[in-house]
Amino acid sequence: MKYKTGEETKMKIIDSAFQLLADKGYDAMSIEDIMKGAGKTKGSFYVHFKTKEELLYEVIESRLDRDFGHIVEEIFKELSVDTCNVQIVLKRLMHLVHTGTGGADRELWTATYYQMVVLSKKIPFVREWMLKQYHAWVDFMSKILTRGQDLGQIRTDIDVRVMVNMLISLLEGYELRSMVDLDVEVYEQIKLIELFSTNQP
Amino acid sequence: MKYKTGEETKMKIIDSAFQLLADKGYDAMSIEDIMKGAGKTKGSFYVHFKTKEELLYEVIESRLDRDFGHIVEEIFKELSVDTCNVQIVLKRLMHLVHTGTGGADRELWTATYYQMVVLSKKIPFVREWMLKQYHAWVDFMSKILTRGQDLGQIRTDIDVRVMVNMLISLLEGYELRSMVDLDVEVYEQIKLIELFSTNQP
Amino acid sequence: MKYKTGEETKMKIIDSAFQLLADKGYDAMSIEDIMKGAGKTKGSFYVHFKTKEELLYEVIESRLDRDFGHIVEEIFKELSVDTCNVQIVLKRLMHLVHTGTGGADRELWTATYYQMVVLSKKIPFVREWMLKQYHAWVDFMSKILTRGQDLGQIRTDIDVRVMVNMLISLLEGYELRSMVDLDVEVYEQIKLIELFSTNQP
Amino acid sequence: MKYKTGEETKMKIIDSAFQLLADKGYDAMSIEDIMKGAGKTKGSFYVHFKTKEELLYEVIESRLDRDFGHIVEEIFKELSVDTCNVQIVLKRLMHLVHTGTGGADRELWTATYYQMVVLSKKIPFVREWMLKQYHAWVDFMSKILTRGQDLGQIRTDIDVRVMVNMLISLLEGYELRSMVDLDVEVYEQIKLIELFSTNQP
DNA sequence: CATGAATGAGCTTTCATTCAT
DNA sequence: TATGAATGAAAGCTCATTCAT
Repeated sequence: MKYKTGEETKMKIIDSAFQLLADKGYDAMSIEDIMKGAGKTKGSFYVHFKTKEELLYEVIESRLDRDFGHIVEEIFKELSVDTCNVQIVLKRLMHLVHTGTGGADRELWTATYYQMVVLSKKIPFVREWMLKQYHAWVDFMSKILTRGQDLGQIRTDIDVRVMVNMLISLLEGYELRSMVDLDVEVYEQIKLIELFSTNQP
Repeated sequence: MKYKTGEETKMKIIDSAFQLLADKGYDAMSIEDIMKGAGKTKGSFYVHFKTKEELLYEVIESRLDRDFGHIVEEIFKELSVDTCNVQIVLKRLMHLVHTGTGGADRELWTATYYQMVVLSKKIPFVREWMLKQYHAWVDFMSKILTRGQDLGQIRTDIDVRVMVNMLISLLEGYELRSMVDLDVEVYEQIKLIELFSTNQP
Repeated sequence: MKYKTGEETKMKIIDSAFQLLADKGYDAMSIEDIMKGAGKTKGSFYVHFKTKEELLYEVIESRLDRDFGHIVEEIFKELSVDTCNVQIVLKRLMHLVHTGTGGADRELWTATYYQMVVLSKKIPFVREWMLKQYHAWVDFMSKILTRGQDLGQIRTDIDVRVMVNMLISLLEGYELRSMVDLDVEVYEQIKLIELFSTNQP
Repeated sequence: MKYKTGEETKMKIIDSAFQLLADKGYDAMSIEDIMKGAGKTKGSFYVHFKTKEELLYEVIESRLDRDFGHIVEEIFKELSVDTCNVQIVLKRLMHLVHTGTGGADRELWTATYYQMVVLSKKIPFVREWMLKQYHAWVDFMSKILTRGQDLGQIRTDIDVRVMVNMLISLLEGYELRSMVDLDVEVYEQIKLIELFSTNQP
């Protein structure tokens, strides 16, 4: 079939762009590359997107946002149980981040993420999205830690905001490093969770 | 003056490139941009460098390597004193990283650093430099923490390697975040140092 | 009309390149020149060819190879007639070479040919094409002379291979010289054919 | 010694240029290449020559002209002997052309020669030199053949001018071919000399 | 005489984007 | 919707030439 529904092709383009964004970066991926990956030709790109930047915007919206949403949802479900162990929930969260939700493309996700950090200097809406994202993470993890304190499982002598920032930075720091150094052991971070817990081993 | 010594112009080019690398990234900075920043014309770039990549190499060598060397030197001096307080030394280290040595261009340094992470996927020698750099940091900090354990100031119930990795990742995570979110409070990380110390407040 | 079929434009580019190759040589003809000759802008060159070398390849394929094919075909037709006079066939062959088939662009053909000799030192496939071409000529002319011997019209006391090489070299030598000296009388070569014949005048 | 006499350096430059001209052609050889071959740096080229074309001019004058002069001189000496055998003199001439005088750089000579044919379309004085050279060859060989006719050793039923042109073209044709096809047997040409002789074997 | 820094024009090539079909 | 020819700007790089030292 030569003529597909717009949505179907659009999705293929976004998939292809996501892949290439991670692999080569925004500047280095050409429209032609993207469309080759989508099984269509260069010209028809502009049927679906006005510009290359608009595509980036939609990649962010439909791929990156979605993944975060899934994680939040899943974790909150676990957290709502009365007998939950916050330490275990946090470990599970880390696991989710490191493996991705669908599981398929975690490596892509990480690479893309750092491409975005770099892009945030050049493209304003990327920066805005990143900020929004950070704040969402801070909110999200604050809720988890506060719930932990309420349950008496998390220390109260350190400010929640500080603990949250530390956890997020540690998470990102390990991710960043794993991009370069494949031998790094990301699960070491669990130690920090333990240090924040009241019942230390 | 139209004619300067090679070394002088070369330095100007490296300065200009360092600035632009941080601002726009490797792909987005053009030779013409760089030379405009250096006050010379495009053609004369190739009097000093064979290719754009060679320039990148020299930027890394002369700018990034040097800064790390300075920090190491300074910290080791403090550490060799018999009555040194490792917790304070570590805090001072963090301060140095966050402000830079010359102090002038810390912000550039951080931005450049993340450009390099992204570049490491594309340019092999960048990846190699990053790895070398990571290992140098791990070695360096391991020595500090081990000295701290010897002096009875650092916990011995957590593996030194794990503590080191956590500290480095935290450092990088905060740096990364500060690129996007200027409000982030990098000195919060000190808390982790305290958690690693024996005499907790 | 701004938009033509690919094949049409491609042919125009090849024509223009063929002309310029003869006039200025491979290095001296720029893509911009070529496209100006084809009535298009520089950028669209790469819609039709991947590189400048690929264009050269196609010029050779579509222009030079074809002309030789035409000559061979025509001569063999004449040769198959039982009452053919090989001496006359050879003279006709020389005429064809010197005037070209289409007749239009013999001068271009010769000039291009010598450009190719020079290029053969730099571009491997050109050298390979030249060698192939030489061998094809030797084969072709060997057949003619052998037929002449069979018909008792060509001397048998000189090796066919030697006669062939002499004829080809003479042909090329005259062509070469006519590039510089327009007064040279190429038809003098007929004398050699007579010297190879049994019925000398 | 950093400072040499002008002539010495000039000669080195001409030598280097001659080599490169044969190897890569006029356009493809850069001033920097030439001067590297001469053991000096780019800038000092212009102490000795006003432009690249002037260098070409001097290469022609001092290298190509000279070699021809040597051959003429040597052959005339042999020819002046009363008992000379013109057929043998001609064979010796061919040998000289194919091996060069100094013997060292015949291959360079041939390659350069064809570079010149190509250049003659672009640079007027090259064309003029080539024409002058052709005429000198025609004159030179006419004298040889006429002497042969006087001695009763060369046929008189073919016009001297025609025989001369054929010999020269054959010579050039074989040279040209030997540039591409190293297996070609240049001494086959001797056959033509025999065909021009009265005492055929 | 020699050096090498500097220049500017020109090269091949890439690419986001437009548009007739 | 899809195609691919066309565009023009910009990229990295080369090179003949100039000139202060």
